[in-house]
Amino acid sequence: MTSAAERDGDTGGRERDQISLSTIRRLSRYYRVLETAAEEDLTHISSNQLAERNGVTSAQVRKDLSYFGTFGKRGLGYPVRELRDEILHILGMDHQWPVVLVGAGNIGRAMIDYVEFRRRGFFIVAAFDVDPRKLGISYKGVPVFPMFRLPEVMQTHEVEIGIVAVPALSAQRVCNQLAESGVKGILNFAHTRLIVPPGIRVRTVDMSIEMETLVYVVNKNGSFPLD
Amino acid sequence: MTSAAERDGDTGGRERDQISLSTIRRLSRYYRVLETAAEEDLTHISSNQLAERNGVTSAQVRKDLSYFGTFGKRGLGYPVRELRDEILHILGMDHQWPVVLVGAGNIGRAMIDYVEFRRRGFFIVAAFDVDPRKLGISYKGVPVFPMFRLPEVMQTHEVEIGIVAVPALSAQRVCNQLAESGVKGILNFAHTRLIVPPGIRVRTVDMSIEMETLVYVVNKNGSFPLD
DNA sequence: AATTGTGAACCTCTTCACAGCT
DNA sequence: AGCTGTGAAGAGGTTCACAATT
Repeated sequence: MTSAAERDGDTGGRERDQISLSTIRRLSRYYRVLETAAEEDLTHISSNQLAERNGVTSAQVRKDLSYFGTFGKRGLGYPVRELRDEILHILGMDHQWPVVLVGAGNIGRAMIDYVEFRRRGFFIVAAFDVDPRKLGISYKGVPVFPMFRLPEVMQTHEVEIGIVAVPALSAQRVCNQLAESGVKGILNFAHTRLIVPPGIRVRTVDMSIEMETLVYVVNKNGSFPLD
Repeated sequence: MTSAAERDGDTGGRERDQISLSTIRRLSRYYRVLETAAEEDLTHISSNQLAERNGVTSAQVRKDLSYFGTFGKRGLGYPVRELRDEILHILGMDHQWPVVLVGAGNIGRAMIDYVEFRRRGFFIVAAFDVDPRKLGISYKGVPVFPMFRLPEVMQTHEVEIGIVAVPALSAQRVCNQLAESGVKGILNFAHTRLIVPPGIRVRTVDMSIEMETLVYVVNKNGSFPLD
């Protein structure tokens, strides 16, 4: 367990004590703009352009990037392709990530269909479900297995990431099974807070909460930024 | 247009200048705990209990609630049912919200299937799609209409909230159509930043970003809280 | 004795502003 | 002249700690 004491060195960059979640999320968005810019054969891009297309300030862009190194040229801006690849590396998206999906319902299938996902280097090696009617058949090339095969499949494909797309009541059980099979990160769509052993990271996407915050701002004219 | 100048009065509470997005999201979570507590016939609950079940501090809970009024009794805690209803009111969830859904693909159908959604007072009055094969038939009681009927249906049902569950390339167009039909808030599942006229609020749920942040923390042992 | 409500301290993230390169 | 990189200032959100209340 290489604990969080890898401050400097590694990427050759001056990685800061603690990068914020917001910075990482923005990096992910900068990447998209850079992807487009690269397709348009733009060679350089300024923090300003990057900022405008993301609804943030240019200082924010420069600060975010500065946590990881110095990629720009003063007077010129940032080299598009280079920065794009750099961000890819920072995010850890410079290689493929095998993923298991638990729950072959609508959300599960939506994840399988999600082209952007595959394009980003995630590939779902298998789905798992308890519903016998879903087993055996494969959806868009993704086989659907019974739960008991989870540990085996995860080991074989060296899977570290799992998606939980089951009803709230089964979510914790599934989460435990993933944990036992050595998962490191879970994307949780269930309407529940998952309890996990230390070392495993969970990101919950809860559509009710998103809708409720939306309703709040619509209703009360709340004026904070939602994105 | 009742602008954001309704600081005090209204709920009889001392509504603060600006409530943060985080506070609203937490409120939404407190509500869930209170719902459960009410089912268990608990009459009072302390900020501590509320905090523990949400992974926050008790001071945070008290501060969050204090923005909207004083609901607790010192030495006793908060009255469960009363606080539950109060939060429901604050969030604007004390009545039903008709919603239109654009895109009857997997994510769209997942939203229709999402029981928690209906239970919270959102009901999808209709779905819209461009695929002729999907039109006419209804999914779980939700009719699927062609796009041109959007304005009419939104007017009839006085819909203020729309869900965008179409591919990235169509998202902005759909968003414009929603805007023209008088939408106030949009929940966007497309992998794009939507540009909207002022006054319309957009909440984007981008699964790629969620996965990428997850990968970052898994990969780099990032240690910030993900939830 | 227990627990709230809240000003003040603290911490974290964002923006400013400008020196330093190209 | 243009634009980055960054220390310092500013804003915003969280936690502390304690008086007030039941």
